Amino acid sequence: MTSNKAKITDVAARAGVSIKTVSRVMNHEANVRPATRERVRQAATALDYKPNPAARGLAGRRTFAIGLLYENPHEYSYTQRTLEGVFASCEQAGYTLLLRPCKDDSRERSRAQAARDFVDQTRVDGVILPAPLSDDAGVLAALRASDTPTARIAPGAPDDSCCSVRANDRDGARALTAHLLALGHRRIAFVAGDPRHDASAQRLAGYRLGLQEHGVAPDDALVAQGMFDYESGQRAGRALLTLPRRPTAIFASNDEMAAGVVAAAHELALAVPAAVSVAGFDDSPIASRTWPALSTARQPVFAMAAALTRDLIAQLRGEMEAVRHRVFDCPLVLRASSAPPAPTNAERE
Amino acid sequence: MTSNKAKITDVAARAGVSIKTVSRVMNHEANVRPATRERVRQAATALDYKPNPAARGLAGRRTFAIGLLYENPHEYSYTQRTLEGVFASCEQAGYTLLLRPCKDDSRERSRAQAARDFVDQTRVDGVILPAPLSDDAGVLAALRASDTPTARIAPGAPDDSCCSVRANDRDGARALTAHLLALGHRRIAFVAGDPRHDASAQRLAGYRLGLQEHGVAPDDALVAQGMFDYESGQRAGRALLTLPRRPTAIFASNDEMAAGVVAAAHELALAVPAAVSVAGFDDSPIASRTWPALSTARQPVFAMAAALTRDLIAQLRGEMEAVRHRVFDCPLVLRASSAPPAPTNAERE
DNA sequence: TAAGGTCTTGATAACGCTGTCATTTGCGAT
DNA sequence: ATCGCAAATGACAGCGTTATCAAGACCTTA
Repeated sequence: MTSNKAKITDVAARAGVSIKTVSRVMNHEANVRPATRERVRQAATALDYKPNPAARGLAGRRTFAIGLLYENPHEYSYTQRTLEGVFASCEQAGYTLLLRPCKDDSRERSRAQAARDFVDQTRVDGVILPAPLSDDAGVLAALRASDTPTARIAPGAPDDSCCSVRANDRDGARALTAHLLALGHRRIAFVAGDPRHDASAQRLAGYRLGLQEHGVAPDDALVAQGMFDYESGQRAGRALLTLPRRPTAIFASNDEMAAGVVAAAHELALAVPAAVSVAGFDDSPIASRTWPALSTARQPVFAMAAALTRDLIAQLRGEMEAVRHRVFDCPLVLRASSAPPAPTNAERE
Repeated sequence: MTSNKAKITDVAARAGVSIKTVSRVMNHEANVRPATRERVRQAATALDYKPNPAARGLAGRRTFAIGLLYENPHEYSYTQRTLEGVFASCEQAGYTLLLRPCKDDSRERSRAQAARDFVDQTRVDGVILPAPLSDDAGVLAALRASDTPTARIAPGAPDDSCCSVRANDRDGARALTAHLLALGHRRIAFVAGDPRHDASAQRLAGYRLGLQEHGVAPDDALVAQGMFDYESGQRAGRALLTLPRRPTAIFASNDEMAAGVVAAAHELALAVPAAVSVAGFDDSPIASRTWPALSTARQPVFAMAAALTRDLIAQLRGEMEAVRHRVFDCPLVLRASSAPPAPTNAERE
């Protein structure tokens, strides 16, 4: 479905004016009669006309682009690391990187619309979608409609329309659960993440699998719902730590929430890890900035993003025969937040 | 100094071939005799030829650009917030945003070279430089050499060549110091930031001014050097908290370092704020994720970035008569990490 | 009513590159 | 030498817009 993009001549024909007049209207130049301006506007809208930025840049000697240079900052978030990985591969292949926030905003613009606008405006050769956009049907449809090759990070259902990359969330979560079990924990709570991310389900599955493999019966009272953010982790932590039979360990399915759990423990004057062990997932910057620092599973974000971008570019170049789905392991990173449980009174006697 | 960009015809003439052959070489196409290829390469290098991306895009129907769509993440770093502010203004004005990491890397490429490559490759209309790039003489010179309008965030010495924006770091630091003094602290330590950032000097000056205004003699033993990152804050915290006469409060000049100070206090089993108060600066995400949460001064990063970008675009449009230098205030955000000092033994008796 | 503006509009030439297709060159086989 | 074929190269027409400059339309004013 190659979109038959309207061009300036089409608009001019429809409005019954010369292309120069269309150009004037599109560029908000003065000295166009209001009636003419309006006629052109309507024609442009009717044809869904978007000026071609390359032609504009060539003829007008400007790009309508602003550059933002930045230096490696001290803070290093997930998005940032993704960006660095994508950029590294782009640079190597001589590609430029365009970034675009894509959210439902207050106005009536959906994510799908934002995606459509982006490709129309920039005519990028390809697009990379991190989760949860990688599972947003509207966005995917918009990109498919414009014939834009796409690559997905952590999609729920990889298919043969796009390359993808993901972490082995299930095995990482299973290993982390096994670690807590090996320390001697038996009542291990879990804080689930944003259900829009497929990783949430995978990590929960890994947790359950880990328990099962060690013959520990799962207890749904020990599974709390979070949203991958600090506040939801803190709330879940408060709830779990005030349970009648308190868990001796809490595995939050990302570091951000785990930090919230640690804060909740502090609030309740429960020492970590003496009174309760805490584990996270991702090895994001916050994992080493809480006190105590978090045991977690490292998601190799940079490498994942870089590999996916290489695949996308290979596809753009026609060098890729079939789409590729990569899976990366998440090795454990053990820090101070996990330790053997305190002996119970019964055991002590 | 408008750079007389070489074009494909120049390279073709110098190499004694047709432009098509130059095109083939530049695009790594097959079927070019090695000798010819080499001749073209040398001509291109000699003339510092960089293909015009707009022309390429127009003729070849591709942009050599990759888009990265992302959704508002939970983590929200300084760079991220800057980006959002810049993007908001770009979007409103119909500009596209190009992002580029700019660091000295292992290879022989300086930041200045990276900046030069960026404008050559993308031909952006303007560039925004956050600190410390905004004070990098090499980068500034490279941008000036290519006649690229530039706008600077938090520059040390704003001049009439660029618009700029900065926070009132001095007054923010002074107010935060006054807050600690008002709580009753007298031995207030300070952790300075990366000397490459002008903000570091400003915040230190504000701290000194605050002390002075309250008649407290400054003590250089209470000023530690940090680099704006967590580890340096932690080191400074350890050093300051093991001083013979321990400070009752530590003002770290950004939140990242303040979080390190909190960790150091935890290590030394000193309760915050009971045994020692801690304050940061910026109101970055980590400020509300430490335990206890940090008292700090809020730097309105989004608004600053958005305003600066508006100014830059106005300048690009020729709507700005003179460059503009904006200054934003940093209101205090008081949280749990600061409290009155514990009474000394002397006072208690 | 005509002269002299000013405001609108259009014809056409760039802009710098790639795609198409024809032509030339090189080289092994005859 | 000559032929034939593949490899190498070039001529030239776009690509979709903006810039230039001239021409036409429309007012004012005397």
